Amino acid sequence: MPPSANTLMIRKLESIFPLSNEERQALSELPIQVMVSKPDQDIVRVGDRPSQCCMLIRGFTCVYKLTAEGKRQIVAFHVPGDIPDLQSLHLKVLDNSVATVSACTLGFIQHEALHDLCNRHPRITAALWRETLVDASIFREWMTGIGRREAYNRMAHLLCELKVRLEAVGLAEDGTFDLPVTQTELADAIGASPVHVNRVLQELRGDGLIRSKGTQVSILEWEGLKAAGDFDPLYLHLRKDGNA
Amino acid sequence: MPPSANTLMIRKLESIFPLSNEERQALSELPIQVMVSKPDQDIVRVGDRPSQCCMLIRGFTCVYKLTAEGKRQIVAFHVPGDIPDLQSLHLKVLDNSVATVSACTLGFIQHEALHDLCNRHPRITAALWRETLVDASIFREWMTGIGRREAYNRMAHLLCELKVRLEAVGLAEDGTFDLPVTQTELADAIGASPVHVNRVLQELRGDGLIRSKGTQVSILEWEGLKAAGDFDPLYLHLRKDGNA
DNA sequence: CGGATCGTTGAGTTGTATCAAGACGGGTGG
DNA sequence: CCACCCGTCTTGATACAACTCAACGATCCG
Repeated sequence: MPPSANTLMIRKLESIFPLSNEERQALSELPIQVMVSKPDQDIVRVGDRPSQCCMLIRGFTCVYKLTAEGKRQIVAFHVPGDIPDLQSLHLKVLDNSVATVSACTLGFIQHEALHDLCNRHPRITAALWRETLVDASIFREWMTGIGRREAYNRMAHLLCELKVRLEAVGLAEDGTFDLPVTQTELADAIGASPVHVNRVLQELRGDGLIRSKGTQVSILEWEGLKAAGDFDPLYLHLRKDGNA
Repeated sequence: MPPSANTLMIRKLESIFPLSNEERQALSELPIQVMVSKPDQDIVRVGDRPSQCCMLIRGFTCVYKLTAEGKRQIVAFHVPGDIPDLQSLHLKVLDNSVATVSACTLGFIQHEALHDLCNRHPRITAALWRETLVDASIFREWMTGIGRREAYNRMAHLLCELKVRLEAVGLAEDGTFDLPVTQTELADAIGASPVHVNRVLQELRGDGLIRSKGTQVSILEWEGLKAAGDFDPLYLHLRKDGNA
């Protein structure tokens, strides 16, 4: 039985911020409207002025931007518990689009309800602020990879990150997780061409670092993949790592 | 006569968020310790746990990350009024380093004083949160450029961004501003080699888009440079653009 | 007037893109 | 239950953006 939307949100916030019972209670009473969505659907688009935030409950979503030439850059993937457009709480006009990658379950929360919650619980404000800061930290790390690492290493890094983030919400075990993401989407995320992603994945498999069967990915050599990806989880700012 | 540190902070926050008289008053009383720094000095480093934030008052600073191979990616430049490590207010361990690019004047503000200010003025919390969200938005835009635009266009984009941001704090006029940044640093920012940056700058000059003399840069054809850089200022979320 | 830093230029190399075509595989309809 | 089809994955060949290396020129400064 999957956790409720509210439980998921609490669990996610607690992975980066300690909550009191009172705060957990307040969060559990937050009204969340649950919907399901097909793959490859825009949830919000550049220029939108949403009056609600969207929490991912099941599946994968991404944030992307398009260039004038029509090229797409995926700047973030989300795992269940993430709030892809939390920024819209304070930036009225969206500067990016959010789309489903796989089939998804989504939970919508009115801005008004969140503002109200923040006013009554300043520490929840801090927790949400912190969540947006972790997002920003991930942007910095991805930018460093795209600018200064080669495609092979970026791919390794992305797999490391997904493994750790999915583990944090209980969706990866023994280095195995479901990744319903096409190679074209991976390419848009690491700033490479789909063809090159294909070759890089073959290299990673050939080097014995990963294995994949359908959408299932297994990390065979965690230390090796971390080394290949130059991966240090510090930037994820997870509580369990003690770098709150 | 340059503005005081507090005045600068107020002016900067107001460029993205409206403040009341009372809030301006509170900000003007914030204790800020002013210091000067030479170029190329680290202000804070990866792994630090600072107890204060640093506001840039005069000069240029940058945020950078290093890869295992020793390559550097600059993920952000700052202009006076920016607070490069505002994130440290909620992320205890820094995941990046901040360094001066030119000679700088810096203002240090204790976390305690900021937390106190935020507790007394929830709207200042919102303003500062918003500031970190704009930073994140700039990261997304840079990532899109590095991943999906060519070096020529990235360079044009960076110059557009700096022009707009410097204008917002009164440091650019008629498309002319001081840019005390070496080509090597520009290269680290757009994810290119110094040699290539040199060539791309020559191209921009040859195309009649910019001119430079020493550290002074002049934009000769604003519309042309915007087009070359695929630049849309929406992502800077400036109030004057009406996309608060 | 050295000496250091930064900018410029040329030549050769490489990572990665693009193009094109074929193989696979999971759904759908006959 | 098979045949087909569409999206995805895979492979090979070619092209190009950008890197590296190396040297030289320009500036600034003590």
